[in-house]
This record gives sequence, structure tokens and C-alpha cells, in this order.
Amino acid sequence: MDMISALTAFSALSQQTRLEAFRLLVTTGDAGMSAGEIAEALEVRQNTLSANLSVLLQSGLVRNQREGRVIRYFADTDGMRGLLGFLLEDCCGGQPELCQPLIEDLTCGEGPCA
Amino acid sequence: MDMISALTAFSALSQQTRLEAFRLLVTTGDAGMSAGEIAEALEVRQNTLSANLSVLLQSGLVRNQREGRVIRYFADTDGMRGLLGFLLEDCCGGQPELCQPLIEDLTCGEGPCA
DNA sequence: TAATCATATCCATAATTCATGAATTATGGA
DNA sequence: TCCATAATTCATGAATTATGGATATGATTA
Repeated sequence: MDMISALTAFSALSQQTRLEAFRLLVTTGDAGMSAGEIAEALEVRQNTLSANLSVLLQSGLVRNQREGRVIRYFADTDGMRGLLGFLLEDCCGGQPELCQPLIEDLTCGEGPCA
Repeated sequence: MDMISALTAFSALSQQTRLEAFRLLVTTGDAGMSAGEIAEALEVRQNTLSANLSVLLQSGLVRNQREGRVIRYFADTDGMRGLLGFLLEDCCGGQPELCQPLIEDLTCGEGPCA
């Protein structure tokens, strides 16, 4: 992931409706959620959400797929991985002794994630 | 980390000068860098950088410390960990089978980070 | 074909963000 | 105390972004 993509992704996540939508999509995983369901869950107007989903799409953090009349959205795992990698890249390159314990904290295994 | 803090952090990272400054501070680790050195490295005016550093400070991603006339800035590992945890939290809670491989990719061990 | 449902797009307005120059504060040395 | 240096704060205007109403598109059903 390059700097521009990272900026776009961070910018996409720096707005409440979008961050909430993204988290929602992360929790629903492969099932995803239709635009309408997301709008209802977050209590935002349809057109406002649509605009925000389009920002998330462009950031690569979210994918979508038309299913008949409905358009279903999904968190994009690759996009998320790219962003996490970008954040940790310098850390790993420059300061692995700082970085490794930071990563080890992030395992899902035991207890809450972080 | 709560939603507001995460929004603040993402917003802080969604601007080029700030993202570059943050990455710079990550690579310098415990050594940190003075405001002037950062401004010089990034070729931005002192007051512009100062405003941007203050945004990073408030986001918790960066700390600072006065040393005589100089103010030295450092990446805040705890802040970074909090943000990563926030991103992965839902993933771990809701979709550990998606999340774990994503995390495993992030080890510093072999090759580039991501 | 007409009606309807789910989304997206267009447009205007409101709100936010950003870089800049000028002024200010804090520190250390002569 | 005076001066120079390091950095911050403040006010401003330009640019960007968010929002909501209206409308358009695209897919299904009757």
C-alpha cells in the first residue's frame, strides 16, 4: 500500500458514519449487509449513507455486489490487511524490537483483542 | 479505545504531513525528533508543522517532551496499539476465522511486513 | 407496460479543514 | 537584561467535505 492509498483509507475511516459502517461490515463478515440494512442500523438517510459507502468503496476497505435490487456490501479483508501493514511497515523496518510486542498483543486467542 | 478516540486518530492520520511525520517518528523510535528537525525533513513551515503536530498529540499517537529550547516528539506506542486493537476488535469478536490469518500476516519476522 | 422498491447521483448549502503570516511564549547565552 | 532561537497560538481566507431534498437509474413484480 502506498502513501496515497493509506491517506485515502484513513480519511475514509475518519468520519463517524463511515467508521460505524465499516465496523458493522467487519462483524458481519462474509454475510455482508445491504445498503438499506446498514442505513437502518445506523439511522442515517439513504442518500447520505450511499455517499459514505461510496467513499469506503473507493478507499478499498469495502467491496459491494449487486444482488437483484439490493446491493450488498462487505468489508474487504485485503484492504484492511494493506492498511495494517502500512501502519506497521516502518515499525517493523526501523524498530522491530518495538514492533513485535505490539503485534503480539493483537492475537485474538485469549481475552479481548487489545 | 472508544469510537471518538479512534475517529480522532484516523482523522489525524488522514493528512499527508501528519502521516509522514508520524511514520518518521515511528522509524526514529526512542530517539524521537525535534519539531524543527521534522519540519526540515518534511520541508514544511514551522507553524504549519506545529499545528499538525498538535493534532497528532491530541490524537494520542504522539508524545512530546521539552529539552531546553527544543521540543522532542515521539511516536506513542500505546496509542498505536490502541488504534490497531480498535480496528481488529470487531474482527476478533465477530469473525476470528477471518481475523487470525490477517494478524498472522503482520509479523515482522520474515521478509517485508505486509 | 406500469408500478414499485433499492440505490445512486445531482445540486445547493452548511460545516469543517488547511496553510499561512503575524504575533506571542519559552528557553538559553552574552 | 538583551538578544537570538525554537516553537506555539491566533485570525483569516481558500478549499474541501458533509448533508438533505429532489431526481435518476436499475431491477422486480403485477
